[in-house]
Amino acid sequence: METCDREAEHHCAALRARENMPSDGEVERVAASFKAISEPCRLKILFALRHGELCVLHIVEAVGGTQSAVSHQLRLLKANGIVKSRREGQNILYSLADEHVVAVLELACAHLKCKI
Amino acid sequence: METCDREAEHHCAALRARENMPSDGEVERVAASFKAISEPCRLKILFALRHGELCVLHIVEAVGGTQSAVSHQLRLLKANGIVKSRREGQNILYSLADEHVVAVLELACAHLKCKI
DNA sequence: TTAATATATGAATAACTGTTCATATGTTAG
DNA sequence: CTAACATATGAACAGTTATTCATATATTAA
Repeated sequence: METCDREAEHHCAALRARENMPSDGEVERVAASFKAISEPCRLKILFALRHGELCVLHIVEAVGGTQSAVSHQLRLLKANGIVKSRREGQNILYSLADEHVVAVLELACAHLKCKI
Repeated sequence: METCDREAEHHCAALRARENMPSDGEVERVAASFKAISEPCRLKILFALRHGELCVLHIVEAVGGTQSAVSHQLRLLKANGIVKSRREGQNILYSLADEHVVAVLELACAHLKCKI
């Protein structure tokens, strides 16, 4: 009977989904990473850093806003492993943490283009 | 003189960053997409849908929470083009909208694994 | 048509988050 | 050491968002 078959099939999918669900901790860490890159100001910072490392003042120039706001956002990005930083004299140079970040940014843009 | 050279180089990077910055509208749409997948509950829904389309009740089983809360989240995911849906009788079956979503999920997991 | 099931939604509250302002820390030059 | 510069941070306010509750819509069965 068709209804039963599909019901069984769907229920099986639901079971698989529940069994393969990552742990709450993993889900929360992934969510935190996405949340970190989900605010326009922070996203602009990442787009700016695509072209190489920048000090805070140059990031402020590139994305607009106050030094304080950008600095707060940079801290959040760093805490979530999205950017890394190194000191050079008085300046602290920020850059994208790894190639995953670059890839995700490009995928997001591709996704956007598709929707147009 | 080293300081001047580096300063020029950095300033050049800042200029490039500003020139290649996507428009505010684009940045906001990308940010909205990431925001859509940045809450643990919604992320769980996406992980559940990796295994195929599911009706709302099965999604509720897979991710926990109330039917109402899940339904609200599904609406948000759909409004941002992260999932799509089709009706089949009484049920509405949800699935991931496109391969970009799948790819981003996998990248996020890879990023997470690297940090351990 | 009526009852039952599946899904969606409006309103309200509670929790969260971004920005601002003032100030602190750390580095270099004099 | 002191002044100047670059960056970071704590607290508070404003805006945003997730959840809950009650209810509405839509489909199917009888």
